[in-house]
Amino acid sequence: MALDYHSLLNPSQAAAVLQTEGPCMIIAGAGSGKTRVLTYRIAHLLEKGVDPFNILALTFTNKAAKEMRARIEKVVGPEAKNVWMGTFHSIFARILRSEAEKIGFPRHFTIYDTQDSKTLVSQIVKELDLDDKLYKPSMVLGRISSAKNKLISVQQYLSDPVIKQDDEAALRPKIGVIYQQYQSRCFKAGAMDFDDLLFNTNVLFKDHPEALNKYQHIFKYVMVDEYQDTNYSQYLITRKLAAKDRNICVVGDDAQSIYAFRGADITNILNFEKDYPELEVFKLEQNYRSTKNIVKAANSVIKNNKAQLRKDVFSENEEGTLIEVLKASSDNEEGKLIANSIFEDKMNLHLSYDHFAILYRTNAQSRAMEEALRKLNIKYKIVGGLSFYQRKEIKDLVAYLRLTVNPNDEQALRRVINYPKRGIGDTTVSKLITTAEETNHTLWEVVANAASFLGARVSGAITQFAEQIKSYAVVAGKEDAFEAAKFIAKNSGMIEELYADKSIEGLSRYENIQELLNGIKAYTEDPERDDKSLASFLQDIALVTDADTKDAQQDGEAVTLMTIHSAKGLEFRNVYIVGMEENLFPSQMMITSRADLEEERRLFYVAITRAEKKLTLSYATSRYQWGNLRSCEKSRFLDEIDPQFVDFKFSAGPGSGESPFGHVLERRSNLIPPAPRKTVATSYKPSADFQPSDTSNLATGQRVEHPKFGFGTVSKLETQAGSTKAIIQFEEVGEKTLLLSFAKLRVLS
DNA sequence: GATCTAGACGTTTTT
DNA sequence: CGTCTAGATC
Repeated sequence: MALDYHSLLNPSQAAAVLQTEGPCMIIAGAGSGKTRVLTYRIAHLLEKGVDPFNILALTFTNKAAKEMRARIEKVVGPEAKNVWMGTFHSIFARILRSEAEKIGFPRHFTIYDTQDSKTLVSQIVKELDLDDKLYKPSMVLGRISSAKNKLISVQQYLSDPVIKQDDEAALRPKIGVIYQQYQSRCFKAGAMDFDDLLFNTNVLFKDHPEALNKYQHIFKYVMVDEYQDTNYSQYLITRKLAAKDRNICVVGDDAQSIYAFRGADITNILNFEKDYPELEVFKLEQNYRSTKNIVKAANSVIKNNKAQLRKDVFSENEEGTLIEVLKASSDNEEGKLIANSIFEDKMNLHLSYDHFAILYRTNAQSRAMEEALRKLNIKYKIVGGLSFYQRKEIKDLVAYLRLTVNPNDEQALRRVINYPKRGIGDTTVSKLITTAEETNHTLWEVVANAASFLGARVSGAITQFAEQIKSYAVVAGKEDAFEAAKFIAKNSGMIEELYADKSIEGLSRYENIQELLNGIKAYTEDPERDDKSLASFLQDIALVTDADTKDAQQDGEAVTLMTIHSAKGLEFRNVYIVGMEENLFPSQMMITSRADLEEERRLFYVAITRAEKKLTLSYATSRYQWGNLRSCEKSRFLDEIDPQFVDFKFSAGPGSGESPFGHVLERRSNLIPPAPRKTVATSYKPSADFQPSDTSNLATGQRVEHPKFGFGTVSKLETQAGSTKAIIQFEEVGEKTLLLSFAKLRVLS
């Protein structure tokens, strides 16, 4: 059965799908069906007889990969399972796993998460006797990370005069030394951080041409989603992989590039055109997701960015309602307004809570929203934030598991060497570390042979600990992940320790351990999984984020709460963007440079274009920050939306909520164009506080006020071709027929 | 070596 | 406001 792409897709989509050979770039506007195109493109390749094992599709999140795989499976069947699909990190972690020995790593290398990396940095800072006020882990790590993303090795870092100068100017001349120490410690521990996964893939491909050749041969067709968010390291990997067959297809939207802070580089798109002059470019400009209003409003915002590719996104959908703007007096009131609005819309329009999403700039903003939603008994789910795997008890057990698989894992070892308590205190651990450094052994080697390094008094406990871990490795070698984890949880004493704690938090910790074990059980019971080992499980969870796991446990309909970053690629019927305030959105740290502000604006663009039918923006005039109240100003972004698409509404202000004078707030003169001069003479003068109302529910008989015609009564409403006309009898100028979508009317009754 | 408490510090965003 | 760390005390 051949698929008829021309009936399934619009002409530009179909063209992009059918162009399978050679390099191609798809510039896809928001909501233009790019996932659809990628899906059918892969389906088409399979249909043409390409082996699924020869297709590599790189996505930005595990979730996107999972979704795409499911969609392809629907079209082409189970063959889809064999397509290489995943994030850069997960795909290349898998490849590094099988090639690890070539670059000197153990096959079961550990993947350090951000927390591990930070801890390691602060340990190094301490050991080097540097000022920890000056060398803050997050700052140092950021510097190291951006170096790695640009493929700057330790040696290059140390010898580059410009970098040296930069660091010295910033009064942090030792960053290079920390970087060096950090890498050597990771290497000794058999560990890689997120950036290393990509960096080392590049090393592998550079130093082992036969390995590169092998993967060039496997990946005959390479596809990259969200190309605007790739960094140099990722760019180079894809370039190398595609060098042989040149069948590379990238999909992206420069207007949605929001990860520059992580090293993403828009110039990758420009580089792409240079690398492949024979390139075919397709533009997808029709938005199928949102109403005309929303698309036009989004365009009016992004227009303010200087750096962008020419693109004209349009919608053929209905006009839709105006964007609502709500003003609240505090973050808590903002929550109330949003919760009420959701409740009303759900009831009036018979919607499901699944249709709603609340988006914010920072995770900390979720709290006020949660409280308000709870008060109205509205179910919600939070994506992101503190992940399950970041909880202390989970990290503890995972550390045992990691240590079992890779005993050199220094961070895991330090985490559990004295948990539960076994009398190995800080001083002993410090002694172990210095011994390891001095004798040039790994920490584990010293621990495993404690008797030959330390006195009998402390070495007893340490040796016992080492024996314990060794026995776990034996179990893990024989049993599957679940049996091994269960054994370790019990034998380590963790279960006992947590069970003994009868406090509420203690109980929840105990339950979390149970949940983790259940998760491992589900993992091993998956019939499609062939590697059920502990090592394989650990590899999986290292790169799984909360956004991916939360999705699985969908129990009942709920409002979604998340950061705008995690909302990328998703869509909802009704979207609320909260916290539209200066210094929050745009963020305080992004308003100093033009490039940063433009990224922030793209982020706003992404947020707006998540909405299908209705978009609501809100801001508060005061907000709690670190426990005390701060006053806030509304965001400059609100003024950037073309006012013809916006409807400003106001809350009653700090009082209780229904003072009729609450509307007496500043008039936004820049938003309401001055009435044209040429008009009918009236004695009517619009009041200074005139604000147009939402007229979507206007009924006949209602009294209204018009800024030009004065007061009047609605005598008739006519709806045709999607637009509503109102015939209004004005007191001074008589009957007028007005189009509701343009008329600025205030409903009085 | 273990436990408690005061104080510092932090909020961008994520693989 | 909440979390994490350092230092004091037992």
